[in-house]
Amino acid sequence: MKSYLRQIIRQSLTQFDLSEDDIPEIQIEKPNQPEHGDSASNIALNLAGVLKDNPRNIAEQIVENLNYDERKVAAVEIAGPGFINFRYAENYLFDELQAVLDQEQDFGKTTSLDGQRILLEFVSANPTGPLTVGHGRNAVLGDTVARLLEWTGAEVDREYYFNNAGRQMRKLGQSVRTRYLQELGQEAELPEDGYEGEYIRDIAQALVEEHGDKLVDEEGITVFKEKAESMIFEDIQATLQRMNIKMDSFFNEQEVYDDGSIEKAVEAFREKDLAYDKDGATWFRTTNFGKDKDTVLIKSTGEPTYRLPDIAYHANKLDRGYDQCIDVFGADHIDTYPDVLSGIQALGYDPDKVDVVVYQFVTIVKEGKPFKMSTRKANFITLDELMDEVGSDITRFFFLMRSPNTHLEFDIAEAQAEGEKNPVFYLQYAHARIHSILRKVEDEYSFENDPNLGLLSHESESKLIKTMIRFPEMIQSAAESREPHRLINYLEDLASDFTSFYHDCRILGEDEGLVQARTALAKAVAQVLANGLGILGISAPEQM
RNA sequence: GCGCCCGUAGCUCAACUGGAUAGAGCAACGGCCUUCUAAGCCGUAGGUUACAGGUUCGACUCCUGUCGGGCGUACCA
Repeated sequence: MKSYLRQIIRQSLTQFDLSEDDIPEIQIEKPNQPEHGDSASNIALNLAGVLKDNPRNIAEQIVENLNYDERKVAAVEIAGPGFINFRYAENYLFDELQAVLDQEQDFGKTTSLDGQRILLEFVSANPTGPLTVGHGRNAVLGDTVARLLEWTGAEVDREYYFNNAGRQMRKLGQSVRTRYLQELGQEAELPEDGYEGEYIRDIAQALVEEHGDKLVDEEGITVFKEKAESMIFEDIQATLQRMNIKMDSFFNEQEVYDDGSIEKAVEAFREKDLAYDKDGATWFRTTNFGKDKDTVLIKSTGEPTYRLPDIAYHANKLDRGYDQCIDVFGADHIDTYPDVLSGIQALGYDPDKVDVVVYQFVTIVKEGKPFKMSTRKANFITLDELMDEVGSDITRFFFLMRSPNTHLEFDIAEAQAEGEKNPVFYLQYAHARIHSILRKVEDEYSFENDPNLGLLSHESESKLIKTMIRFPEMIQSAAESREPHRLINYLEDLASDFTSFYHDCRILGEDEGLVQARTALAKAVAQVLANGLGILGISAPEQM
């Protein structure tokens, strides 16, 4: 509908003798007040400056020349300072309802990103320990944005980037070795800043089972590190799977060292005078890109900082032919992002092809108190523990229900509450309730002809249909803004409109024609709820 | 100090990216189950959108400043 209205307005605007550049974007919005119609455009207000005329006059001229299909639009009014308000025709609602019924599990899909290949990088936790709730927000956000983009036509690959070579991993290996020796009754102490988590002992135990005491004299840490890495990755993948997340690829940072792209990048920077040596280190002129300070690319020890492989990695992604690369990361990494953009730009890539989703931190609230966490110190709550407490559906929902850009308070008590306090159940309950009705209808009736949707004339019915058919637009906007919480807000509206309908209009026991029409409506709503919950990665039970 | 993000009902958060009278949930108060799931519905109350200016037809949204909170600000990742 939005695009239809845009199109007829654009048609009408040809009367004004405006150049393309003078025409502002034609915005179509859903007014807050129902008496302002079903859709409204502020185009006349936006044109007032360009045309040097008062907005109401402009609106009148636009409406005068507006050719619209009466099967779609019932009325056009000018209101307030110059808004153009549209009322939908009843037939339009019925046509759209029919479309929902026809398209079923595909209703809501759009083609705006058809043919686009997108690489979405997320989670990307190094294999030093189990995933924590912080990674959880990352994982769920990334996966859901991927699903949204898929619904708008894109082909999305999910990639996990990791580093198994750095200082952290050495500490991990040393920590495992210590625990291994302790398991065998030997004196050993954790290194400074070693990992204290219980899972380190599990890894050590596995090594004892596998090798007995044969590793006691092992001076190097490679065996310990490798065992740790493989066990931790197994664990991470199991956790992700529990949340309905499946990565398409894992990219080891080591690759960009091995294939020489790191050296190549540095050389390219040097050629463009964007890199120089100072104090034994190699620096990147980030000041050329508007930063206060230059940044070290290679330390005086000869080891690159993480920025350099990061840049090479992004170049690698674009080399693989993706139209767009999206990274999901926490607010604590925000500073490196501009450097990566500068880096790939310097290498001749289009920085517009790289986009980020930044999310703020998660605070777990347990028994009314915030819970502070650190992976190394092991006083964290793992994602698995969180799911043990509240399950995967609620975990996903809570991570998604707020805008990524605000701090998230995850109240375990609220999440555990059955029903009343818990918003997840509200959506699932509406879905289950519809299926309960559908089961009863199936038992009691058998319809021979198509439903007469024209019988749906109750106010609650129209409202419900109007909300329902906004679904594709919602997906579109949630995907474009990479903000899944919009979809959640929408689904709550839809569920709420359905329950109002449920209370106002009975289905069973009415005239057979009405039973059939309302059943069709209910079925369509269930379909949209199921589609929406599916995008969120949350189950839509038919019975509760 | 500097940079990024945030400040909206008692609490947790929305507000379609500048639109018309700022909305939900929880908490509080009142009402609704002999008919499709009361995990629900209806109603009442709750606001100077942190504060002060500015931009314009119009500001929670943009700009400047102040206050408060978070995260960065390493030759750590």
